[in-house]
Amino acid sequence: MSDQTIATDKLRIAILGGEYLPGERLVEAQLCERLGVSRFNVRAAIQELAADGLVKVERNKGAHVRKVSIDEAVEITEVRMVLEGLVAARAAAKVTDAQASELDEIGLLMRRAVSAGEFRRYSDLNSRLHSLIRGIAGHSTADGIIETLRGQLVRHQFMLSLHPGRPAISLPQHERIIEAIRERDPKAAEDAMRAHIASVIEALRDMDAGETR
Amino acid sequence: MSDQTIATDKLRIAILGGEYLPGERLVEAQLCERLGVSRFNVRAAIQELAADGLVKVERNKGAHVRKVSIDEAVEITEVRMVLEGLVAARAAAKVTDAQASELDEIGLLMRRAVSAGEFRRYSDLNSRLHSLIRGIAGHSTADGIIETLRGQLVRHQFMLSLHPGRPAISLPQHERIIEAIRERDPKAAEDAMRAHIASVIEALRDMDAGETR
DNA sequence: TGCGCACCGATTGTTGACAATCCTGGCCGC
DNA sequence: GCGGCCAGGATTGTCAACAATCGGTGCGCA
Repeated sequence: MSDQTIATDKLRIAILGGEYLPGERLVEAQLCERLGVSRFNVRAAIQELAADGLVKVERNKGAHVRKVSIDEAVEITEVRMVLEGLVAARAAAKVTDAQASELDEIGLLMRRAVSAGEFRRYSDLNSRLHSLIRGIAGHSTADGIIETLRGQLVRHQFMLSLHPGRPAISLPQHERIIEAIRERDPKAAEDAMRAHIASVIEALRDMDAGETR
Repeated sequence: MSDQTIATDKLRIAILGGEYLPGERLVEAQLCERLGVSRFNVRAAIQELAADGLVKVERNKGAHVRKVSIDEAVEITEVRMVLEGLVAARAAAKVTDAQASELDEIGLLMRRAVSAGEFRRYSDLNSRLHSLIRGIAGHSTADGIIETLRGQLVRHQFMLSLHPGRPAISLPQHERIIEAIRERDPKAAEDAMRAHIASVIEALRDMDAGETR
């Protein structure tokens, strides 16, 4: 594995992990030490993450961790809404029996996690569910874009997942998605997924209103 | 304007213009001459276009013009379908009176172009219409992705636009989109846009069946 | 005191040379 | 004759030094 890959992965993880805050400047020389690679590789890593929308580079001014406003977060989530809707519809059209029971399994675990009040676990299951649906759909174009967008939202998503009361709202939505896919009803699956993510958007907006008050 | 920007733009135009065919290898040294810039800038340009999905780089093997299969073209267009649907809905929610008449104007010109058999002109108007709708919506996230995807499809889109009989099919679809936006009906606008692009997907598939026969 | 300007350290941009890797074509042994 | 193997050239990957640019700081002048 090349230094470049190492540097890119390390830097991506550091940013996603919150070790660099949004807006924070990324000085190449510092990153060389931090990542243990040459400046050449640091620059390559920055370029790659810029393509992913995680950092923003300004000519002659270096790179910053990209700061996504609430408005942008909403836009990004809107895009995710329609894309995951597409993916859900396609998953409903292609799902196998084995995959269907896998979905059910996750649904069951989610119910348990909510009633046990295990937020963190529920959040993990949430990721697993969405990821499994994307796997079933096998839509690599949509998949790639969704993954990129998810990266840009980690911070907001994270705050949202800790919001008390969210699981109670999203659990039935998830159940409806699972049901629609299991019944191989693409339209219902798309609608359910969009309704779910629309409610995420609402929560994002509310959260913002709460913070800026 | 920096050499890097110049190189990227020139190379992008050359690829989109078909001067480099899909699958063709891009040798850095050759591009230096062709573009009149240093290898450093050539590499930067290649990186940027790789992020746009126009070229694909393989480590130690250089860059090729990305070849998009019919299946990928369909996937990409599916994504465009839901994204442009989102954008159309938002445009319907935000359109001003002035913009509404601009839409109407394009609709009129389209009808004229079709009845006069001016395919090329119709194709241009098509771009203008979609572009205007995106402008009205002002959804920069969706906009950027759509633009990127369009780039990956130029070849297929181009072949499609020359397909005889396409304008007759797509004109009423465009009219319905315009009408829905003018009536400020987001859902109708989204549906109309999706129906339109769904028909493009069908045409793509047919075209493929025709070619590979 | 307040404003503008020139300098300087810090940081990024660029270059040319060199190292690593891959692909081709010809040679050797079987 | 054929398969594998080993140069050698072509191409890409990497580096360290150098150039250009930015931002701040302190000086001079009104």
